[in-house]
Amino acid sequence: MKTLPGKTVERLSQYRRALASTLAANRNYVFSHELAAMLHITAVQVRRDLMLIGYGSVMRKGYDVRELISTIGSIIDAPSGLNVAIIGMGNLGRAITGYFRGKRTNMNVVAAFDVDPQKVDKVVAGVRCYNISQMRKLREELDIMVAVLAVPADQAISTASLLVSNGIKGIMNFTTVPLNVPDAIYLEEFDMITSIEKVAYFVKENQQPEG
Amino acid sequence: MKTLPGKTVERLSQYRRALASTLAANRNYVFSHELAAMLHITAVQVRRDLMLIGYGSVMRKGYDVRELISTIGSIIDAPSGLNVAIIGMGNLGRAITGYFRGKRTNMNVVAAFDVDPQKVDKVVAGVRCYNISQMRKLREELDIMVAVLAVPADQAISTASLLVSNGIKGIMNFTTVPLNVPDAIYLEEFDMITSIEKVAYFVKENQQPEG
DNA sequence: AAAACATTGTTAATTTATTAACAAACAATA
DNA sequence: TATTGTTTGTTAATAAATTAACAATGTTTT
Repeated sequence: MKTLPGKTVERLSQYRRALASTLAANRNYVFSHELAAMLHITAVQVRRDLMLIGYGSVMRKGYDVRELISTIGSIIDAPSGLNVAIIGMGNLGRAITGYFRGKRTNMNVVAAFDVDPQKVDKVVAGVRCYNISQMRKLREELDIMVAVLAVPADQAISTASLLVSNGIKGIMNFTTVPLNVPDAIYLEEFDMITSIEKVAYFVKENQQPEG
Repeated sequence: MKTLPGKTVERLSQYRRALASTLAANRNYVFSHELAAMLHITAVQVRRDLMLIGYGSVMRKGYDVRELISTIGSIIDAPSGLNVAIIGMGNLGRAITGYFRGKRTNMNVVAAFDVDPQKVDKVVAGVRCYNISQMRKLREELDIMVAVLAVPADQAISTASLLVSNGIKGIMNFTTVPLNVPDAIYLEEFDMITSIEKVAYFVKENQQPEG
């Protein structure tokens, strides 16, 4: 299958979670407009996304929830699960680690890393924290593919290059520092300050309409 | 001025921060390609964004850093600053609060809220935590416009409607629950699990090229 | 069983975002 | 002072994402 648009991948992840709650509510079928309502998007968008993954509904009375969950899994999940490490066990690192707990995903948080001896060897939400100096060894041993970067801004760049040189394949960057990585490494960035400033801007614009 | 595209607003926020560090490095002018390099985007993108905010460089030897910082401010900032509250003082709430410390932004985190008596009245990174029951009173008193929602998933919807009914104008939603708010309220959502799953997907795709 | 309705899958149209192309405005150099 | 080189601002082209339109398929109602 051709690689999907990023936006579609994001929505597939969200469809799957919405479908899980649908199932928990004892519904076995959903219509595109119901799924759309749960995510507050349009039904066309849903149908288009499902078209892209080639999912054909068997009946005309909605999608089979279980089947769709598993189809989405077969598209977006790595066949044998995918191991993730959290880099930086400050508040953000711990928050992210906690998010995974209980969530049914194909990803496993197998390790956390920090430089602070106070944090090393502690276990948070079932995840053990190692000294960052053990990265190389553990990256390989635990087959860690993706790193979630949650270190202080001034350590972002050096830590990122450590990740790269140790064979990480994808980085989710939560620092406010834009990173530069080789093309072969997939990089996704999220900047909290920027996104809150964006909210502030549009609030301001709404307040002074046509101002 | 016409309302800017969301993507442009995001970049303006990042230009400003990059410019601040440029200034700290004693550079008074920057070229579009330099600014672009800092954010790892193209120079055309930079020039286009600046065109949209109507910023004309005085000289042909780059943009005046100070002037550009203040121009960006005049566009994206609210004239008299904008007050923000963090809702939910768990790990994520504390992380976000910490992010603001020291950052030069036009936004002030003026309060945090939680239901946990253990957290109420504590001060984190200079921000005091109040009981959520005081929302109505403090929302008004402190003129809080934007809320950053960082509560557990099962409290997301009820807390959001509390925010709405108390007069909040913008919400940055960090829970994994899609929210439904009136049109007049600006809503931005960020789902950590989804974005990490996205990284995982593209890593997988890169691993098995044309697979 | 015919008519009316609901839902899907897909193509086409539209909108939004990015990238390319290039004339104009200097500055530096010969 | 002419020539060469840089950088900008903007228009045009391309690409990506969303939305609209609608035929096809089946279900429900009369």
